[in-house]
Amino acid sequence: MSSAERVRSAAVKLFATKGFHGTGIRDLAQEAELSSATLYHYMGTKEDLLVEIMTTSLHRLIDAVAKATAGSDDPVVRMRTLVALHVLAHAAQPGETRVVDNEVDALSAPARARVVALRDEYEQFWAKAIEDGAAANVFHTAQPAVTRLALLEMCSGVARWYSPTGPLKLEDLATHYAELALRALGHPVAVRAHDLRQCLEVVAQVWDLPVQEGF
Amino acid sequence: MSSAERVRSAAVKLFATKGFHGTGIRDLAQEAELSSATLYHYMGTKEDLLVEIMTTSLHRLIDAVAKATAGSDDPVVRMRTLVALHVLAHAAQPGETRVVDNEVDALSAPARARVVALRDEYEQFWAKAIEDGAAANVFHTAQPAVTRLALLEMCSGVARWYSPTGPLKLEDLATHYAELALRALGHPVAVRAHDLRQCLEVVAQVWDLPVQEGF
Amino acid sequence: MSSAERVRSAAVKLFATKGFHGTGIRDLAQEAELSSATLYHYMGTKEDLLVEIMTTSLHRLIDAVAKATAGSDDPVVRMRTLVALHVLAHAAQPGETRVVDNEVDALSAPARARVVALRDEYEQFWAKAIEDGAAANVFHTAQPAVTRLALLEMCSGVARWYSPTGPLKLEDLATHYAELALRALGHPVAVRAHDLRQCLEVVAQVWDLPVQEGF
Amino acid sequence: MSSAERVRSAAVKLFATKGFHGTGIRDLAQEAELSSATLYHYMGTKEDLLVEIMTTSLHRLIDAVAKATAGSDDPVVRMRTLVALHVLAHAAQPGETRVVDNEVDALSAPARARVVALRDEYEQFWAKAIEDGAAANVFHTAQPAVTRLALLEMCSGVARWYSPTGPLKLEDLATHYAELALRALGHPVAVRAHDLRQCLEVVAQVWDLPVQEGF
DNA sequence: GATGAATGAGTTTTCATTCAT
DNA sequence: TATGAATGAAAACTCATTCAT
Repeated sequence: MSSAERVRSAAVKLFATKGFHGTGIRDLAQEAELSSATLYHYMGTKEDLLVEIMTTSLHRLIDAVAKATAGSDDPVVRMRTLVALHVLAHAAQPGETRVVDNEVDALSAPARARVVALRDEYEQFWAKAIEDGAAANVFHTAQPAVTRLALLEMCSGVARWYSPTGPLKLEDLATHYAELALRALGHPVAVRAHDLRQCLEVVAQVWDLPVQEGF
Repeated sequence: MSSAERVRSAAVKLFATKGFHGTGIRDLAQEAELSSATLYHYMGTKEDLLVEIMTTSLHRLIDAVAKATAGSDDPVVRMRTLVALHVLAHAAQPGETRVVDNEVDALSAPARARVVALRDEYEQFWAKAIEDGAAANVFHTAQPAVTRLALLEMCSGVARWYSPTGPLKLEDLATHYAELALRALGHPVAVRAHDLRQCLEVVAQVWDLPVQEGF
Repeated sequence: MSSAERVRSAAVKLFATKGFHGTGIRDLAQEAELSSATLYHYMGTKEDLLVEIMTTSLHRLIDAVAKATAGSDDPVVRMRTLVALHVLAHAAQPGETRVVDNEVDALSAPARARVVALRDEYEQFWAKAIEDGAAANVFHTAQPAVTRLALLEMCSGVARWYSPTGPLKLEDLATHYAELALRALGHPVAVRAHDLRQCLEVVAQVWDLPVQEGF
Repeated sequence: MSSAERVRSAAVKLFATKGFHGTGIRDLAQEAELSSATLYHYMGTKEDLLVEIMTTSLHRLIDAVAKATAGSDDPVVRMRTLVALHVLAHAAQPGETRVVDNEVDALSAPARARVVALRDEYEQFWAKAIEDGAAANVFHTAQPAVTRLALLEMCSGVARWYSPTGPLKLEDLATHYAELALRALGHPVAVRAHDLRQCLEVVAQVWDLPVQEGF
């Protein structure tokens, strides 16, 4: 792993576990096994590093859902895909996703605006799927916006506790959450692991992970 | 409001919005309209303040669910109650609850152990209700533990966005989430605001809020 | 013990063991079992308290040696008496004497000048006795001033380690030191406890201690 | 002089004159002509600095007496050497030695234990010499332990007042104290400067001082 | 690329002291 | 006599960052 990569992954790890404000430059240097002065060869300011992590993570999420939902008109299929991708991303990349989800407040106003715009762009995929499903009478929810937020939070939580070394396989995790979401949307159908195969592939591709069950 | 109260509410507000590490003693002093030295009349260390906020908040949650579920054997009713109380608490006290949910990592090891123990005690009410419902065949979930975590995260998210001045009334919010949760548990029944009246009362009592629709 | 006395004895104890700068107002308050605000009823500033302790201690020493050596022309007797008194005072009042010996540097310039003047006044008794003994050819020392300092330091050290509950009785301690001093001055004569009886009485009187072997 | 050396010598000077608690970080920075932040490049905490000063000083004393007394069986010669070395060290390095002698109470418990152990190791040389002399009937003292403490204090006092620019030469100082000590031990023999030549050399070597009369 | 040295501004916390009650 | 409340100044120490090498 190059020094640049070490810096980035140290930042992801520490920002995720200790928070942006809880992580010092010296912590980063120690984790990356570099001097703190050397850090500045690979990053701008500490905030630049945070922004970079957040934007690449969000861009990847957006890429992934764009790819995986392209060409699908069925809101149920799209919803299933969105949930699966979100959960897989949070389970496979808990560091980056926790940073995105928890450290928005640490950003300065202009950087925050850019990040929030990306997050909104991403959430639009969810909003659209829910709306379409409601219009098609396959989803039943009195408060589509509230439901969207509820489901997003539900899925994001995975990054807080999922362990790839635990008994639960990634595909079963994704399957389970997809089912929870569809049930909550009033469309209680069984989801099979097979339905989510494409999602695993997209995640592997976008995040450059080895294609295997547990990444 | 006394100085001691001002310190506490300043801490809740700032820890919730800027995070523990993102909040300086000077920020607290300014928000509480006291000198930073005076702050130390009313608190021990900054961490003591955080611990106090977390433990009282968790004790209240535990009190509330203990009160509201006492004497109810029906897992569906208990689950409905747990969800409603959780959502109401997070909507009515977004500051305290966000601090509890997000700042556990900021605690030193011994304090964290105590807080986590309280949180586990609280989550046991959820675990029990889900187990009982599954045993009684009214809930259907292949992964009860995962489902519990998913639902808890879903409900906690409310503290991030709910606004009491928005169009959504507290009782409708609680109703909606209760329905989402019961659906996700495979028990899709309608929930009426009337069913949750007691929850509103318990919340008002435990958090010492004015008894009215929007607190 | 009155509050005023508690303040003073707390200060003596803490200044002696932790030093003036190492002792905080709150430490004093705790030791005296008073609030820190109440302390200020009984003292001026912290430095005033230190000055008071030092000056009363030095005045007592001066009183004691003036009393005990009055009317004695024999330099050997006077020296024996000075050593015994110094050692007894340091053994019986280790707190006050350690403060006098160690905290002079903590005083502001004007206060230091006053304290040093008192100390010099006291040391004059020693200087005079040594000079007289040298003139009378009973003491033999090439460097009277150096010898005076050496003997003073030797005797002051008692306050650092003597314990009244240990095996060594006060009168034996004084006897031993008197002999060491006379030997060092080239006048090696035996000193008997009986010779120092008056010293014990003077010390008991000046420091208001119960007249008994161990005070 | 390097920055690191400037920090150390500033600390020795200020800890010796104002005490550990009486010396602030800003005082050290000013004396060392560095910013207070830069200080922390060269030291750990303020206490680490104190510990380092004390331990190196004690190690040097131990080295010096080990070297100078090696191969000497005569208790009188050893005692003479111990006194001379102690006095020379305190006269030539009054800063370090005063810190060792006066600031032990400023240490935290674990650091204090280590320092006291070193001091005890050093004092064993004195204890042994006195015991051996008493056994050989060349020293006469009823209380060997008390005598040891008395002589140590007597010699340490030199650091409080000796000035290398004054009229008293180092070798005369050492000679005088050696004589005082031997007299106090009941072995009143003349000591000649020539007897202590080796001591001056050892001190010059161990403390890395220029070999000349006044260092 | 990499780093030791350096620092101004910042951190949390404690200081001695005052004062209204 | 006694104290809780209050504070400006200072304490020790860390911060993110720069720069000469």
